[in-house]
Amino acid sequence: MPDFELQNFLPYLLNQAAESSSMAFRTYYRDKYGMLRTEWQVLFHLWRYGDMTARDICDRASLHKTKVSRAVAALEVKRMLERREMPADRRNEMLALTRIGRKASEDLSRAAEVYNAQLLAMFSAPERTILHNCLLRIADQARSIRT
Amino acid sequence: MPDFELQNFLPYLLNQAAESSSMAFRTYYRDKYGMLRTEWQVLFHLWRYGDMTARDICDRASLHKTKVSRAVAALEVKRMLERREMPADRRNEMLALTRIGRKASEDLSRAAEVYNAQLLAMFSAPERTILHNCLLRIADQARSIRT
DNA sequence: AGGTATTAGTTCATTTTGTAACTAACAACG
DNA sequence: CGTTGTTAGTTACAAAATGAACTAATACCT
Repeated sequence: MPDFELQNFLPYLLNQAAESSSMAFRTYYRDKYGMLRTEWQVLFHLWRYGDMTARDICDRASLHKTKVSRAVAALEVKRMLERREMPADRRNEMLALTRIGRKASEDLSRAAEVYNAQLLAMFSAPERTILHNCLLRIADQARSIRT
Repeated sequence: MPDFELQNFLPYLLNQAAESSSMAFRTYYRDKYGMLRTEWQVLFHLWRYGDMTARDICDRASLHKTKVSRAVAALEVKRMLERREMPADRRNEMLALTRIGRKASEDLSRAAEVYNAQLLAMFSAPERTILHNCLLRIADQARSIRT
């Protein structure tokens, strides 16, 4: 009846692109470190932005606290981070990378950067700019649209 | 150490955008019809492109056969589609929407179109073109990049 | 102080997904 | 025919994601 194609439905297209582009890198951190996506994200945050609490990570990465909680637990088992009690407020714990965690972070971040460069090589400079821009806008504005 | 930001990592950004943009519409088909994403995709395919087998849907939507199998079973329970045996080759069954399925498809597709228009309203015409283009390229080329 | 509300974080039950093994029907080739 | 291979689709089991209810510590308010 209408001319509405799935290919034109932005959420669908974004999901396809997201899945497709995540795959190769996911294989990397999964096979090499047995990590899940949230774990890699938490690790990266600590490495890139320094020690912080789980709460901080929730905010910065817009991840739900249960996700972060589980990722932290998993990374602790892998001896990649440790928790430090904060006497000032014993509810929150400062998270800090161990040497092992730092090494893994460095390796993964380097790999991510290389992989990212390969992806971006598909586009011209102006395309890259616009793409980046549009995605940022979608990421933080789409939430406010109602059906 | 480096200036590599998570915001610049394309897979991350794509995931954020995909999740953010999928949310509102997902709520719609979940709350109103108790559907999962794959179910809505299957439904849409049948509605938009006519009766076909599960196999056809797998190919067209690049979905794994188990996902489609489960979605078809769920849609059958909801009385939105029915299976028709093909005497020519009794391995495959033609899937066809019921009246209920057609009504739901129409409603969902209309909602999807409206929602899509709202999303796209964030961008200028040239931005839309480039965004669409880039996403399509990522969706079908990223797979071939190795880490 | 004492009751109520918040906040950080965890746990548990359920849903969803992914993977591999399975059945059933057909094809192809000697 | 009959054995081997292939295709459509399902099922069974493990891995992962989700959400609500929970604990513990602190803040707030009168």
